[in-house]
Amino acid sequence: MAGKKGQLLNLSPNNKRAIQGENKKRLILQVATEVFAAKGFNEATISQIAKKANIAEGSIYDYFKNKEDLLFSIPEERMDNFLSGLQEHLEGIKGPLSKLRKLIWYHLNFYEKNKDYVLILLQNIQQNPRFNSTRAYQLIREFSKRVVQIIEEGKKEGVLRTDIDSRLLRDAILGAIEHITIRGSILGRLPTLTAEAEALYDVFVSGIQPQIPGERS
Amino acid sequence: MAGKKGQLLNLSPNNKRAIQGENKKRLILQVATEVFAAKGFNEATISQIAKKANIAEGSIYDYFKNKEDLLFSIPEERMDNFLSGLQEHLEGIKGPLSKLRKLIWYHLNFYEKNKDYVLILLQNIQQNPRFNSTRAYQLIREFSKRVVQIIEEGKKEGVLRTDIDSRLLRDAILGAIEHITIRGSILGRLPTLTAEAEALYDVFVSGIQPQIPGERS
Amino acid sequence: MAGKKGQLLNLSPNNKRAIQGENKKRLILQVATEVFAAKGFNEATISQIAKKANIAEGSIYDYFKNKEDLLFSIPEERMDNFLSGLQEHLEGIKGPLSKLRKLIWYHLNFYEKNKDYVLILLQNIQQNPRFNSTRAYQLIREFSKRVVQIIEEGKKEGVLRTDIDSRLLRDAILGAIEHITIRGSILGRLPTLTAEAEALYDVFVSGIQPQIPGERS
Amino acid sequence: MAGKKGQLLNLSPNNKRAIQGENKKRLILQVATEVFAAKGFNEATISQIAKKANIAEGSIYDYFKNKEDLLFSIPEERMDNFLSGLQEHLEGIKGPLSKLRKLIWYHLNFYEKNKDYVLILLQNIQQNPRFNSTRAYQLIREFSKRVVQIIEEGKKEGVLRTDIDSRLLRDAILGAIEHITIRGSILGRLPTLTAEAEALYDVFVSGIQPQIPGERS
DNA sequence: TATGAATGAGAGTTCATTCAT
DNA sequence: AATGAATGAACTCTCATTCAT
Repeated sequence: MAGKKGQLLNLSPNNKRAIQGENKKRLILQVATEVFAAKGFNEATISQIAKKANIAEGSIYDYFKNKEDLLFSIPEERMDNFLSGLQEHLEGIKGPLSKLRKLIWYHLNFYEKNKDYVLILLQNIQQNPRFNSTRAYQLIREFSKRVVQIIEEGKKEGVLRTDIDSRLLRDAILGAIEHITIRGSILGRLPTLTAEAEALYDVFVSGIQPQIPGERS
Repeated sequence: MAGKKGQLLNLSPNNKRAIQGENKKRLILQVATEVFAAKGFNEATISQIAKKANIAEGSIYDYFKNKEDLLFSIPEERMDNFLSGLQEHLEGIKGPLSKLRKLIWYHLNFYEKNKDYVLILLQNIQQNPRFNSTRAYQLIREFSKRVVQIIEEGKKEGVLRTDIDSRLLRDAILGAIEHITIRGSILGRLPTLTAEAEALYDVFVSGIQPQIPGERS
Repeated sequence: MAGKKGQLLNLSPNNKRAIQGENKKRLILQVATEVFAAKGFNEATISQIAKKANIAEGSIYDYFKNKEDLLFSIPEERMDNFLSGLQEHLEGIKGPLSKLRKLIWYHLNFYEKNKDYVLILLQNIQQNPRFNSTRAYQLIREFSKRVVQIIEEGKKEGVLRTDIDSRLLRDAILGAIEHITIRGSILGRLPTLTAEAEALYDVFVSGIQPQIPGERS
Repeated sequence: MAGKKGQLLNLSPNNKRAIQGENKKRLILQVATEVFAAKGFNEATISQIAKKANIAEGSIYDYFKNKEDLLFSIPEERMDNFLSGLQEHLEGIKGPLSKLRKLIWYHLNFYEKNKDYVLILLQNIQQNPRFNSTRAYQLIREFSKRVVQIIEEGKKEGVLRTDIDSRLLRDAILGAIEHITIRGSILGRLPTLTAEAEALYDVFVSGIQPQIPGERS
């Protein structure tokens, strides 16, 4: 979880054969994520990834069908984590607004901790039409639906305006989050991405007009 | 081999060439925009563009240094148009909120009319680090500053909350716009992109909570 | 026709641009034939062919879709020549037996003059299942039918036994020719391939038993 | 991971291994023959063979030096069988013509029963120049000489024409046989390969001209 | 200016072979 | 003897770019 690079822990003398199976696959995915994020999918080469992972080029093809499969495999696990993490965080929270607040915070927080991944997802993966036949894509759609769901709960319970199209609102929220993240990632300034969560939530909930004193809690 | 096409119409020679020069450049840019949008920068080839523009591959290099230069030249004129058009539309409008409303409408409207361009801008250009040394990039930053400016006018005039970070707000608004546009473009459903402008403005201005009756105009 | 290698005759100074279009395609086919014959299709590389033809590897792909297309293009012209040549040689010949004699001679003669091509045809092309969808394959089948035709003419005219299956006979004759050619090519001893034509014809026509004196013409 | 297959049956350990060695080699050869025949030598992969034989890729290299050695090992045993079988069948047969008849029948019969092998022999092995340094190649030459021998016996005994070159005749006969076999194998129609033996023998012995009634036995 | 044939570096990918276990 | 993950050389093919015409 916390560990940065040094995942290679207790290796036997010849470490070439020590990292195996699922671990090696993970290593490749990790390195590929870094390289793709740094150079972009097209500019990155298999040979660079292999070199950085300290393995042979051919080995990558033992775990992934081809370069694109490697790319599309990156979101697989991350999306699982993202969704199950979201589920956990929303558990026990009452009220659609509270859920929304949490969701914004969780989203920004996740992106902050997975900068490389987000960059790849937004810039290399989502725009690829073949991604749509992926399981990861389905998970993203699921998440998207979850947001709409929360919004509609809010409408039903009377804490959200019913005159706003749910999908528009969803797009606005997710778009804002993504834009903030990308700007942060590219420009290198996102020291406190998570810190912006509350502010962003506040913008959406209360609007940008000055509060009329004593009006809302 | 013998018969070319018959592009030579009855223009005085030098006039013709002078016009053709600029025209041809525009033609290339136009076709390149379509091809890049349809296939993505990397998958598109110079040869495809040349064929679609009915010119020789080599001719492209008479007008553009290389493929990337061709890509980066696309926003040049568009951004000029975008900014001057915005200027015009904002002229005579009083009040930062009205300006913001107009800006959101203008932005979505422009994107709606320039789908190909937007796709390229968001997916192929902005993520390229070398784009940052471009004049077009400067224009985008200028626009970005203009948005912040309007926001800060609003704060000064007391029609916008002062407790919201201006850049955060800007990112939220632009992010929402972009997300709505991209979703529309990729998913093919954007029949009334402009129609969403008012709704989006409303979300930001009034927030998503139900209005307390009779409170605001 | 007679010319061996030095087909590059009156070239302008920069010969790189001098061989053009159909000529270059022919050059590549010629060189490819030599290289494929010498090393076999799989062992031969595009780079070897390019080097031997004094062109860039990429140029080969301007004229042929891929390596296999290059291989399958070899029989194209040769088969046309083979068939039209056969047609010419059979013209004016009366009697199926005389035609058969000519055919055997012509076949061996052609193979003798096209050793490289034959080697490739028999060892690399015909065994490739994808060759069957080729025009050249159709030409081969046509030739095959032509042989059967002659045989059946012979039966009708009473100069050939009617109790022999025509296709069996065809296979026997063509098989004999091919085997003689291949043995000659591979073992390097085929100084007088054509010279064997009459003997082979004689074997088939008269059989291998001693002639009873004064029996046939 | 934990559970292997259950190949360990109840054999006394050392017995089992001893038998397995030679058996395994045979298994590999058998499977390799099938795979090479189906896909061709170059298109076939060691991994495919290993998978089909239910062994590890590496195990193949315990029995064969490399892929080519595996290929060249295929004719080894088959040629031994072929030759000793031929010997048996020719035993007791009097007269070169009868021997020739038998030889043609035996050859076609063997090919019919060993289609896969023949395909490989004719299409992948014989054209490989390195095959010539093989023992199997020597066996083939021996067979070839045996045919010439029979032919020359025939000449000596006066039942074969002496004016036909023995090697030419041999090539014609073997070529016919091979062509018939290959056509049959590739085109998928060889229901009665052996049945054609007598007809083929007849073609060679009596020639293709109509018999003059009552002339020969 | 315009052309488009030619270039050639460089990419992804395959697979025979090795060798630690 | 048996394994199969790992290797890495070598291949085919693409395509941005050049330049003689």
